[in-house]
Amino acid sequence: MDTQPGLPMFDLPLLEETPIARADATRNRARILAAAERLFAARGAACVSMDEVAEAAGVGKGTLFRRFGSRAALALALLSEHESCFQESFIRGEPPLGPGACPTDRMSAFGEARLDLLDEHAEVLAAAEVGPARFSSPPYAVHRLHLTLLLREADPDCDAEYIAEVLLASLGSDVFMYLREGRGLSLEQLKSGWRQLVQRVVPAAAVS
Amino acid sequence: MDTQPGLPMFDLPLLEETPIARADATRNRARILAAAERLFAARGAACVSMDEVAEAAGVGKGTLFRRFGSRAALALALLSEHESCFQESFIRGEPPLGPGACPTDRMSAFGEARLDLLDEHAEVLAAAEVGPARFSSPPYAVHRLHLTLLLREADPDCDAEYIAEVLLASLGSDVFMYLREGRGLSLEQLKSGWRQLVQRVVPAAAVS
DNA sequence: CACACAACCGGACCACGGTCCGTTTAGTAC
DNA sequence: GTACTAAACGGACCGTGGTCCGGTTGTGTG
Repeated sequence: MDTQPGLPMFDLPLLEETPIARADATRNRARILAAAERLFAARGAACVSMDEVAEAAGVGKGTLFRRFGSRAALALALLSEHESCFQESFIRGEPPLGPGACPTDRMSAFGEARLDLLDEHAEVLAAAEVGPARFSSPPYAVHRLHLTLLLREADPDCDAEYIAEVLLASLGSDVFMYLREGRGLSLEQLKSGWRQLVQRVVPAAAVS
Repeated sequence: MDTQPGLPMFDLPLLEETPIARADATRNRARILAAAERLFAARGAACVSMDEVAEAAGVGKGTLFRRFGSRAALALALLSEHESCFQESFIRGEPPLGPGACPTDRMSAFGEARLDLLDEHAEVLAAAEVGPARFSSPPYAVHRLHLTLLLREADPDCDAEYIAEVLLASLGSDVFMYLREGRGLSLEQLKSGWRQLVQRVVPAAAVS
């Protein structure tokens, strides 16, 4: 379902699955997601093996990996609802996150919202953003495009592509967990740091 | 030659090994390092397993892991010479990398030097900086402290701790490999992006 | 030189993520 | 209902990083 006609859009490609035909396939998919969610919530994503997920779902290991391809992809699927919601907010939502506010404010709001997401799902996100696959995930591409456009709008002279990547790197789940747990920073401190960073990277912001 | 009088002076703890007593231990350590270096250079670090390293070194797997603890630590040890040299350069070397230049220029030079290091040893660095251990390695601590001091010197009002972490995240091996191979950026483009980033993060730079 | 003990050695072993392939089954056409 | 096929199933299997522990060996002491 399209949300709004007329908007150009990057119709969030997000994570479309191949159209599943057979009934047992969809059923098993649902079982796996349910089992994974339960186990991850109960014991922490890092302490749950794929074998356990398969067994809890009453499904063979082969089935699990055929449906999701990898542990990271399973975690990504688990987060798809939250991620969709996040994307909806900064693409078509209310200001300052959505359109209407000035680019700088939107970037600040973007980071704060992402930090909230991290705060709530840090473990699952960490499982999803492991390895180089992190940079080729659909959510990453959407976030990158979003930041790039905002940066270009805020300051046409800046190297928007590069700066977008740098900013996103600082919002990665690995950095987040390290700063929270390793350095003992609070969520508020991170948000404050992010706001300051945005203010400094996009100077002045003399934008209509 | 300390960088500046009165500064506490972080005598680069770098990577000190436990004082090795027995002869066979040091001999095996050397064998392992030599074998690893050879194999990594020949086939790429990512395509060499620890079993192979052990066999090539003529040593049991247990010995390999007792000496180095993990694959990441082995990679780190392999890089220790280059890393020492790098640290020497920005702590006691010539300007603009070493003391004498203004903080902004030193930060620019720091990133460029780190990018050169990445360009030359990307694969081994990627093996060393895997997982959360990346943030607890001695080199990371030194780099962080260095950037924090420079930032504080350049602008006492900024959140130096946080910004240092963000800047370092953008110089991680994962981000580097992604930007080079995934996005096709050249080394020069990365250096240029870094310089611009530094200029923007530390505004004006009205420093004595 | 003999002794004793701590340190070291090596390879069997483990858990994990991921793959393979022979078997089963849902859907369809008659 | 029967027959057929493509798709899905599941668990044995693999390579990997990392651990364990019984046996060995270098080294300080008498």
